Amino acid sequence: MPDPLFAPTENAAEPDLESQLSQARAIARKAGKTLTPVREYFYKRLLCEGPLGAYELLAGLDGVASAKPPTAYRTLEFLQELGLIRKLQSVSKYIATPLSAVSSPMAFVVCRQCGLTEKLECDPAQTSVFDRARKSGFDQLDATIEISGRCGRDDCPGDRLRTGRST
Amino acid sequence: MPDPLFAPTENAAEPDLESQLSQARAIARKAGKTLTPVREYFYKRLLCEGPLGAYELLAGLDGVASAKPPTAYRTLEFLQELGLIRKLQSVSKYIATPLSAVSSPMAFVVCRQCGLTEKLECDPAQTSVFDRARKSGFDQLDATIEISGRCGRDDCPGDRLRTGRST
DNA sequence: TGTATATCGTTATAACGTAACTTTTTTGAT
DNA sequence: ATCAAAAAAGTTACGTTATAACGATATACA
Ligand SMILES: [Zn+2]
Ligand SMILES: [Zn+2]
Ligand SMILES: [Zn+2]
Ligand SMILES: [Zn+2]
Repeated sequence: MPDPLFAPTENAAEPDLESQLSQARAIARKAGKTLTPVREYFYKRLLCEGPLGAYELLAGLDGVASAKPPTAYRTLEFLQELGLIRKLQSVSKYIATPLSAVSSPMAFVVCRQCGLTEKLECDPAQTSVFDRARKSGFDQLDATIEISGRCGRDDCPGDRLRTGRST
Repeated sequence: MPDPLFAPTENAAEPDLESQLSQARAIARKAGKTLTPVREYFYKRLLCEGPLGAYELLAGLDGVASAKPPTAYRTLEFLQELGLIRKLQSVSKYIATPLSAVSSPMAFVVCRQCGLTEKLECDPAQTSVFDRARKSGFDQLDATIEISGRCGRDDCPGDRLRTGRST
């Protein structure tokens, strides 16, 4: 039984922001939709700042927009439907999808201490959970694969013991 | 690169409730803890009724206990720490772990229409996401693997079209 | 008996998410 | 240009999920 193959994303040079944005606009246009200013703002922040919560994104709209929850959740739903972002269910945060993976499953590794998140692309043809699900009669499958753990970095707040930074 | 192997759980005769309970008590005892009445009540309901939310569980305590959120979340945390239950992050519900899997990763397939949930045991030694996470320096790994989809059953509310039950 | 630890009670509030309805903007045909 | 339809955004009001913080009891066991 063959299985998921995971490959790290964006480990080398991170793609240019403007290029990502214009590709995202193209994806939206292809779906008959448009990237309005708020949508673009959310997407940009998720591209640049990593996992953020709905209210964190909203807070950045001070004045720019009405800054109320439905705006945030509508925007996030829109971006999710295009595959441009995903929700990290285990931490209720949202994260930008690498453009190479907008239409394939992904996995995430999340540090439970500091939130550091690693993105992994996942080969759908080799992911046996999917096979199992289909064998059980399920279709329209959508994966949530999140590994939480402790990143081993020296500056991870959970690692105080290792670095000797007092109690 | 080898990968996860998923096997369905409890497809044959479901184990006896009393036997599950006494095994659970033994697991608690081994950890220097005890299954108090509320803990046992939550565990029983999750064994018998499938995925339930914290407030659903709480509601069943009418009179029996103080029935306030911290009681529920403390109880759920306790049972999770023993591995007796898990949280379905994608639906914010809790589900009993088969005793054969208290200390190994699991995957779940959840119908987004009717909530039908299938449990899958997962061989940790063959789960490549774990390998990837470790290679990145993560440890103390904990998996959230949830596939959401549409179960194909005739009585699934999302399947009205297939069964011709009006609009 | 006393001290530590485990467990439970209670109040209050934070964090996350949605329903339902209105208004504005955009689009595209006449 | 004008108007109708569709898309997007605004607004109010809630619902649901989860935690902080502190106090009271109970239990274990030296
Ligand atoms: Zn930026
Ligand atoms: Zn960390
Ligand atoms: Zn029962
Ligand atoms: Zn279903």
